[in-house]
Amino acid sequence: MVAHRLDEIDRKILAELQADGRMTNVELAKRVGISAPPCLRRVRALEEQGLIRGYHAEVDSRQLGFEVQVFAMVGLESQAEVELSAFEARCRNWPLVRECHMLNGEVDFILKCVAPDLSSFQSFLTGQLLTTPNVASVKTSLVIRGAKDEPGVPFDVLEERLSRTA
Amino acid sequence: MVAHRLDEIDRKILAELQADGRMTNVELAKRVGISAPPCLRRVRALEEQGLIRGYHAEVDSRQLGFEVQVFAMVGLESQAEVELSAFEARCRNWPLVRECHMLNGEVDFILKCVAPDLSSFQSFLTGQLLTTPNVASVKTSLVIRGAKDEPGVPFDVLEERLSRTA
DNA sequence: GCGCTTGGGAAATAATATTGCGCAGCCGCT
DNA sequence: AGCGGCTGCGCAATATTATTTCCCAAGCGC
Repeated sequence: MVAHRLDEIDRKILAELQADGRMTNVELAKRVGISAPPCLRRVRALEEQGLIRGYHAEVDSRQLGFEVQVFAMVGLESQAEVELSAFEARCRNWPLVRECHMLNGEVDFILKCVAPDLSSFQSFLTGQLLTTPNVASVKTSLVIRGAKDEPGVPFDVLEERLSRTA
Repeated sequence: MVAHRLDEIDRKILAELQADGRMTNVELAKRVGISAPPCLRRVRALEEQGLIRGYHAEVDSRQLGFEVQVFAMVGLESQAEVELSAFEARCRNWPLVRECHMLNGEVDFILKCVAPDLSSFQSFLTGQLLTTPNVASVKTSLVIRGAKDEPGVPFDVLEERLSRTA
C-alpha cells in the first residue's frame, strides 16, 4: 500500500474530489486547510502518481434510455490464459458490457451489462455472448432495482485503519 | 426515454463529460461545436434535469490499500418489501459494500464489496453480513482480476439507436 | 550553526466561467 | 405574406478561478 506516502491532507483531497470531482481548487484548498497553490500541486502530483485516474460525469443511464441492467455469470470451457485474455478482449469490445471481472469459484467471469430494453439485451445475449467460442455457460440476472451504487473508496474506513496502524 | 428532448449537442456534451468530467467549458464548447456561453447553459440544464448526477474523481483503490474486491450473492429468508428495504438500508450503512442491486432469480441481492485484505473482508462477512437477521445464504466470489470497468453509458450505442428511430 | 530539502503562502498573471445583451431563425396566427 | 413571441446562438464585458513565480519557514543531517 502506497498510502503511507500520503499525509492526511492528500487523503482529504482524494476524498473530496471523489465526492465532487468538479470542486474548484480554491474550495478544495479551503476544505483541506491549505492555500490554493500547494493544494493544486498536490492534486497534480496525485494525478501523476495515478492515484487519481481521471474525472467523470455521472450520467443518469435510465433517463438516457438504458433501462435494463443485467449481471451475467459466464463460465468458459477452457481456462487457459490465452482463452481468458481472449474473452476479456471481447468484453472490452462489447459496448453493452460495462464491467468484466474474473472471479474465483465455479464461475469464471461476471459481467455488468446495460441495454435499452430487454429485447436488446436478449439479442446481445443470444447473438453475441452465447455464440462466442469457448463460452460454456451463461447465467443472467436482471437488476430489479438498485439500492446503492457508489463506486470508489470508503475513505472513512481508510482513515480508521491508518489511525490504528499509527 | 427522455433522450428525445436532447439534441445531438446535448448528447455529445454528456459523452464528453462522462469521458472527462473536468474538461473546461471552452474546450467542451469547441468539441461540440458551439460557443462557450450556450454550452455552459446546456451543461447547467443537464445538471438541473438530473441527467448529470454529479462529478467524481476516479481514485485507484488498490494503490490506496483496498486490494480485495468481492462479489457477494445474498439470499434472504423473507422477501417481503419491509425486509427488502431493511436489508438495503443496512447495505447503505456498510462502507465496505459499494454497490447493492436487487436481482431476479434465486439470488435476492448482489453486493460489490471492497476491503484492504482478505481477513478484513472475512471479518465483515462473518461479523456483519452473515449475522444480519433474515439473511439466509451468502455466496462470495473473489475478483481475481479486472478486465473492464467503465461505469456509464455507451453513447455510441445510443447514437446508433436514435439514428435508426429517426 | 549551516546548508539542504521540503512544503507553504502572497502576489501577479493568464485562463476560464459567467452574465447581459442583441440578433437570427422558427413557428403559429391572422 | 406579415407579425409577435419564443428559443437558442454568439459577442463583449466582468467576475472567478487557475497557474506561475518568488520568497519564507520548519525539519534534518553534518
